[in-house]
Amino acid sequence: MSETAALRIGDLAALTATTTPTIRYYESVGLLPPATRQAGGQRRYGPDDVRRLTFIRRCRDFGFSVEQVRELVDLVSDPSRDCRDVLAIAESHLGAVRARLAELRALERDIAAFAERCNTSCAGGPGPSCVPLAQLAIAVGTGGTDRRIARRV
Amino acid sequence: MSETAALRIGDLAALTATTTPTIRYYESVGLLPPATRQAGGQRRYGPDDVRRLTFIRRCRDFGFSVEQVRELVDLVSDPSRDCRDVLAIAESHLGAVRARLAELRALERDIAAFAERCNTSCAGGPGPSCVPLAQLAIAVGTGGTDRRIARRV
DNA sequence: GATGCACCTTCAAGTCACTTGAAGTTCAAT
DNA sequence: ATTGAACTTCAAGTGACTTGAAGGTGCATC
Repeated sequence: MSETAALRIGDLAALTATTTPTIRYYESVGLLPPATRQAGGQRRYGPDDVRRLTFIRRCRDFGFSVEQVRELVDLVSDPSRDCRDVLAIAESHLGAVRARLAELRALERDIAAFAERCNTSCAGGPGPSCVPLAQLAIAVGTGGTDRRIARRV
Repeated sequence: MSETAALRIGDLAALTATTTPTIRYYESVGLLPPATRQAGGQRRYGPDDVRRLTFIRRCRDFGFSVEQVRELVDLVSDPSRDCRDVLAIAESHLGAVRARLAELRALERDIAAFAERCNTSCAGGPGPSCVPLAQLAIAVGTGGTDRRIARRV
């Protein structure tokens, strides 16, 4: 698409701080268009590709899922669509980030308290006599109203 | 193991805010011991199982990986092991949580700024004319020193 | 005692966003 | 011409489950 299509996949990866498997993966799931190929079949890239992948990576850095990024990419290249859609996606995302932030802060508080108790009440005893650890298993009762699993901390 | 082994898997799931597939999954990966079975082959559980699963879930809530939880479970049931190991795991984990927290705060800041720009500079235009969106693709240059992908916000 | 139905069983495959590995091909430089 | 890095494809692995198919069990009611 561009006049200079001189970059190898490794160059593109270096320029955009991705890896070559990731680039191929993005192409395979349609986030990147099929690359132009050289005679021997190797992918070659130009400035347009750098821009597009940079955009994608930045969106991923923003925490958008690949699916959301696909939507954003479609949005930004379709003249008939409204920019307010972008704002809507961003704002819904901001809400998710803030919710996650609150969870993570609670997690930090809890685990710091745990470590503190662990430090003061049972430094050095055998495992089963660890009081804070044993306490983790108490106080079931409620039936678990506030599910909050912190995945991939 | 316990005198009363009257709970069905669904009851255990409700008591510990898990799901039945998750319980079977935990059993399959060795986090839970093989359940005692009734005549027809259905799993039956007692208070010990409630305690153990509660412990496991709480650890997961704390953000420990299943592998770490396995270590913790081993730790808490092995009299010969030292409680300080628990503390070490917890503290290394606390570090990870705090690092993640910093990332997430940066993400919140960035995305809020993005939404704000989006709001002020291009409310309502077509997608490709969205200036903030276009700006995401600029300023590559550096080669990406600070990789930070926010997975699963 | 039959019926209904919620709940259970196993196993396989799907999810997400890649990463890792194997086995072979191509490019650029010497 | 030869080396060796970088490329190619495809398949499988990761974590922590979730979802689906196809069928069996437990218990209360009629």
